[in-house]
Amino acid sequence: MNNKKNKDGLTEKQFLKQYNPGNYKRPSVTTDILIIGMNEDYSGLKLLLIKRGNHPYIDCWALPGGFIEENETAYQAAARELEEETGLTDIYLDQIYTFTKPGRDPRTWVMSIAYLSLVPRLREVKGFDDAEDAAWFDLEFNDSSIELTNEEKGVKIVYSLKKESFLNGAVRYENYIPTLKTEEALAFDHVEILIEAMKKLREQIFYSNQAFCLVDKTFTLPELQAAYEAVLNRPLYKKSFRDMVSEKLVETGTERRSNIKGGRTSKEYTLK
Amino acid sequence: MNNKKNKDGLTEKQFLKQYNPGNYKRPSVTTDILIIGMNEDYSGLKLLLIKRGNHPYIDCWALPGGFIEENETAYQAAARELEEETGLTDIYLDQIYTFTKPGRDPRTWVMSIAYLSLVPRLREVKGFDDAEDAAWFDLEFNDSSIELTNEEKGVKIVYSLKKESFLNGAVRYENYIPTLKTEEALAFDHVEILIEAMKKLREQIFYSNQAFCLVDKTFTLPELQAAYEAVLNRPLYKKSFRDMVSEKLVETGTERRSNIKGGRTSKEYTLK
DNA sequence: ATAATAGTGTCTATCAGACATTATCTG
DNA sequence: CAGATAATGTCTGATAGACACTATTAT
Repeated sequence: MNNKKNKDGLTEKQFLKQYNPGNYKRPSVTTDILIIGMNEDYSGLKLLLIKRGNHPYIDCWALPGGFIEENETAYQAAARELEEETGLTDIYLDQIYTFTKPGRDPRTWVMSIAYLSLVPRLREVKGFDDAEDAAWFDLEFNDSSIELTNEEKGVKIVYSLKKESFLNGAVRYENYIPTLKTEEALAFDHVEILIEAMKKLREQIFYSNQAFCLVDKTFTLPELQAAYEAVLNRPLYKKSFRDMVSEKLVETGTERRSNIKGGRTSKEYTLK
Repeated sequence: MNNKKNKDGLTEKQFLKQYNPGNYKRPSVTTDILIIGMNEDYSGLKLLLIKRGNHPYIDCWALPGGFIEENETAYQAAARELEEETGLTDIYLDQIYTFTKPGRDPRTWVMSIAYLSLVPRLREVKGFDDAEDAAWFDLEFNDSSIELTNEEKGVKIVYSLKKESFLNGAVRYENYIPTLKTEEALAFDHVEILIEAMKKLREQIFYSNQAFCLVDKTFTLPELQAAYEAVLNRPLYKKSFRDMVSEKLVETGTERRSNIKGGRTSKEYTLK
């Protein structure tokens, strides 16, 4: 606190007392959270979606999320949401991007701060207040399409993608433009959030330890490699991969199977 | 639009008509923008700051910024701000991070979406509504301190930095904790925004063309290398640097001096 | 034994780091 | 010419890509 006076002759204390915050129109701000994990046999990624129980986008599948409260950070709101959905705490959770396009929510002016969470293994999803349902969807993301599938519920959501590049100053961006191909769709602009998160994840995976968040605390190298490959959606050479991660690993001493079928057992590791 | 009815028997149209958005408390949302450019002799970076003319943080230097309006995106708000300050349009402008800590603004609940802009060369800064003053500051950012200096105005703002690492799931982050060392300080949490932006810029500079935003449309290789070195705050080997950028360049055919002092003239290039 | 998977060896091309040398300009 | 800067040459060590080979397990 200082005692300088402003043009109206008010100190900071006086100014704050008379300050009227009600002059500007304010947006609602929510967090939307992408909860991503490996599927049962480590052959691909899964995304947690909830089914909306009310307008707008009633009966559509959507990213879990909720309003940020006045006494919490966006991170805390996202962590709360994550725990409500999965029961998990102490999990990788990172801010991706903030979406602000006017009209993205037909109800009112709503901005959304998107978070990405990478969870180790699948868990049962809990019930949820506003949601009719919650379920893991198989996530296939490649250069030409996004496919979200839940066979149990008979739901398939497909967007075709078109790459488009545009300039930001001297920097050229590659962007994916989605076009809906199925009856079912994701609510709001949640496809765009998904695209942005997957782009960022792919850029960072080699320079971070994000892939380690997708496997258990102790893991085998075939499992870890599967996590990298699922994120990148392309195969990696075994030897190069192992050379790359080798200095991040510590052997646990035990061995176990990575695979249900035949073959040798794998050494177990933990992250150094 | 679909005609499904919700639990209360309302269609989407009816629901939206009766929807009352006023139940939640809403934050104000602003954009704060880091405008960064090279200094006169390409020996370092400069940051554009404005001097606050009112409480809170009266007479403190701060990042330019302003409230987002209902009919615009955060990007548009930042671009508007950038043009008001510098007169520049069609400039590199990218969302960095959204700051939401409760209490970061003593007036009321305010979130800030931070943007980074990289501008080619220094320009005169224009006047500004709420600001008493606006000026370019020399920016020195290294592992142990941040220094912002404007010799003309006799202003020096210094923070010492302490590296701290913390875990986010399996991912370890390196964070800088700032401690103020001078009378003068940056307003609000603007040091933290600056730190976040510089961290991101340094991570991305090698995998993007951001450095090209800091030089003119036609540039020499000594100038471009100086831009990389100013961002990274360390020297690069000339040959390796030139090999790295060579495939991004086109010669213009002309030559000119890069330096005020003696020495050979440099070839001019543009970005491919 | 055979199929399947885990793990290692080795060659190559690329590239950043490091340093040396040549080229061109000013005074 | 000397001093300064621009541009290029070359060696080295690290590493990703590519492929081949050995090791271990289930049936």
